[in-house]
Amino acid sequence: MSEPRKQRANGIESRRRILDAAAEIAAERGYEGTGIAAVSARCGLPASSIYWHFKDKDDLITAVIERSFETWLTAMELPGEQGDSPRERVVRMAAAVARSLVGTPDFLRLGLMLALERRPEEPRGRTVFLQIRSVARGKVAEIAAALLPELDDASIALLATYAVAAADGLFVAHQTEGDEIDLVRLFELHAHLVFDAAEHLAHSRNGSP
Amino acid sequence: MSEPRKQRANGIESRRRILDAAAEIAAERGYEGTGIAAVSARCGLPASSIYWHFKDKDDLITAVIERSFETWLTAMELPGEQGDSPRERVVRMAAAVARSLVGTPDFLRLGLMLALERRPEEPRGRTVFLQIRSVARGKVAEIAAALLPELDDASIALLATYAVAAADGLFVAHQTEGDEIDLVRLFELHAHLVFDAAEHLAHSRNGSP
DNA sequence: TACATTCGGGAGCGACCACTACAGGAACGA
DNA sequence: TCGTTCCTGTAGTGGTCGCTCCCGAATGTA
Repeated sequence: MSEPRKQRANGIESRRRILDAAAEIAAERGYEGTGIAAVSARCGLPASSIYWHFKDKDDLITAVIERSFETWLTAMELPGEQGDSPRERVVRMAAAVARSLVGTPDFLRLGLMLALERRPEEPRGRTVFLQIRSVARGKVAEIAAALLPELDDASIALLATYAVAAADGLFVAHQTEGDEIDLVRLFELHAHLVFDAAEHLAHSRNGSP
Repeated sequence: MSEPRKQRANGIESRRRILDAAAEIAAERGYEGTGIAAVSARCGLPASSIYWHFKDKDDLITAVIERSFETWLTAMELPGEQGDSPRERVVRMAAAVARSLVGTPDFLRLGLMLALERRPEEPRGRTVFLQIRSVARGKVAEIAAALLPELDDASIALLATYAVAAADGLFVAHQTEGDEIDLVRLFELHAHLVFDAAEHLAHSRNGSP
């Protein structure tokens, strides 16, 4: 009663191994391409163990998305708010995000693959990713509003949408084209461009670019 | 002998119907999600007809990619080179590309889905898409070099990479988020930002942003 | 000891997968 | 009237899919 349900050591370890294997395969092949047999072979556990830990394939993929997101979040260390200019702060944040994406790309990789698919019965992992993504866009909008307080809401929303969408595109290019693309440099350039646009929008009063 | 091999009317028509059905399904579900049975059901022709027209599934998907690209190219009408300023010309080109992508998104949709996947034996359609894409980036670089002749090659390459990658991201956002995202407006904003960056790079001599 | 819970292991379920063998109808040229 | 080519329709093939059943060993609790 008083004990907080002592965990079986092998249990959580096995769950981690399953998630590791599934994350690798799913980030390579997408939803349909992730076979239970392949996950089982890579993690060394039989299919029945996978189905003991997870209700079905959809549940497994959803867990992969959620854990990949947490892994990515903890790996990403946003810079402290030293007394730089707002522009330098934004650029350093962009660089930090880029570095974390290079190191732990699984979350965004799998998420974008799921996001692009449109099957009749949508996987739960897709909706989870889209929710996380919209939260992230809200954060970007908050930062933009804090740094450029004279911007109206419509401009903020437009800038935030552009900022995260274009960042996704840069990430996709880095994933497909290979490592000769310097993602950190592209993200820094991206941050500069968005900041320029924000200043431009802030100085001219109407919303058109 | 003299006759150029008279085509059977039903043949090319069936091939078109198969490609139409496969394009719809592939743009929704990706490579693995595109089942021959599903294509057969949607186009009303038996699987054996599909395999008469196409060697295997990989051949079918490749044909879908190639035809979708041609369809998109013909649907995209680039504006004439009236006496506008270079900036206005670039913005109008971006808007035209955005409009064509809204109308015929299948090519880029399926292409990006294939591009994100990394299976051991890579589908031919993926390499075809990546080739087309690199050609497109070369075209963008040409235009940039023509409009801003004082830019060095490294800056041109960086700008072209950023321009097409970010455009892909905007397209993905439009596809996932739905039609409440104004892709044409985002592309116009994108064109302005890239043009600003190009002018900035052209005026300062060193390559750092 | 007695019993319940937690997992790993193997075997196998029906459904679906990409793909094929084969027969035959329709349109040609001879 | 043949034979040939083009294409469709039927009826499968072996293999893989997601998923389940059942057993047993290990680890609890009483």
